[in-house]
Amino acid sequence: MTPLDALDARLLLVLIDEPRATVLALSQRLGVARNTVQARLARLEQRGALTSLERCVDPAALGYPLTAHITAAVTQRRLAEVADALAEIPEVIEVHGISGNLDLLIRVVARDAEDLYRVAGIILATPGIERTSTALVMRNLVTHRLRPLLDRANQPGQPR
Amino acid sequence: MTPLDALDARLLLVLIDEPRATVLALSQRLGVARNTVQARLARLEQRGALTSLERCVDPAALGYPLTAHITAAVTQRRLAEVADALAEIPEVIEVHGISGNLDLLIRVVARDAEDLYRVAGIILATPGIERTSTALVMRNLVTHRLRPLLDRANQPGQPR
DNA sequence: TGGATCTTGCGCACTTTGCTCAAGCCGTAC
DNA sequence: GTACGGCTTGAGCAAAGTGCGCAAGATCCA
Repeated sequence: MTPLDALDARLLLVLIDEPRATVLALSQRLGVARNTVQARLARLEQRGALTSLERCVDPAALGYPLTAHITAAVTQRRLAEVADALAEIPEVIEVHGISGNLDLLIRVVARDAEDLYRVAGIILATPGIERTSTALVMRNLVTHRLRPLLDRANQPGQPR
Repeated sequence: MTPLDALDARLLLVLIDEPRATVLALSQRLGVARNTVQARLARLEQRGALTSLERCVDPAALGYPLTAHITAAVTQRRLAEVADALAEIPEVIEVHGISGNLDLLIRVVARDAEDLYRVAGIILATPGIERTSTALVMRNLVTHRLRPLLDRANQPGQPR
């Protein structure tokens, strides 16, 4: 799979700025033909550069203003089982298997402190989960962003 | 701010399923008038339920297939300064201030192991950062999802 | 009973889309 | 040199969708 080129990166940047922009508007903004933008968009989509819109939904708007990261150790051989169990919990929005011995990083959201406590309890009670450690997100210092990387993909110089 | 109602949730669900769907198609899918969908969409956007498209871009497609979570302790009173410094690093895509004494959770992406090592080095060298601990994401057990919560927002019963 | 809010169906001008086609550009391989 | 594939471009056209306004119900609440 060919990596993104500069035009792809520019396209994404403009798209991020104006998500509602029409293909026509994008092409004018980028200074390329409409057909080109259409082809690029199709290619981006087909190669999966744009994942589900699900990521854009703000949990806070759904009534879940609290986010927490729970790290957990799981007993050997039960990883798949645990992963399935976690997937059943709606408040669990992301689970990563991380380096370290069978460790999980679980991201959860909650309605309030009490709700979080409840969810954490469910997770800890899950068979196969050993210990957990909960870290509540107090503040967003840098909100999820990829713009700097996209900007860099535009620049001709410094490949690193 | 009024929370999302069932129709909003259904709208989001359909939208997630077919991001490219036109307003007309959405209205038919939901069984409501086109004007209603248009109004709802405008309201959702205006209330910020849909955040930047930036979150949908897959770092892997940009050439950064590796993700890692770095937890760091910062020295007192230098939190703002550290946050600014981290924001300058393109590979840093998210920073959370978490509970625990001045702890940060930093999410970074990298081109490869060596690149990650470099980035981790930069972060550790940042003035104000005390200790760091890097956890490489080996596997995605549950990819970011909000569907279960949206589904629940549809259901009449069980408020919890 | 009255008002605020939301939904609905309708209409219309205008824009955008989806698709096709031929032509041009460019780097690579032969 | 020359042929090839891949990408871009401009043009065109029918069909579809958008943006917007408006008046007529629905609810809901006080």
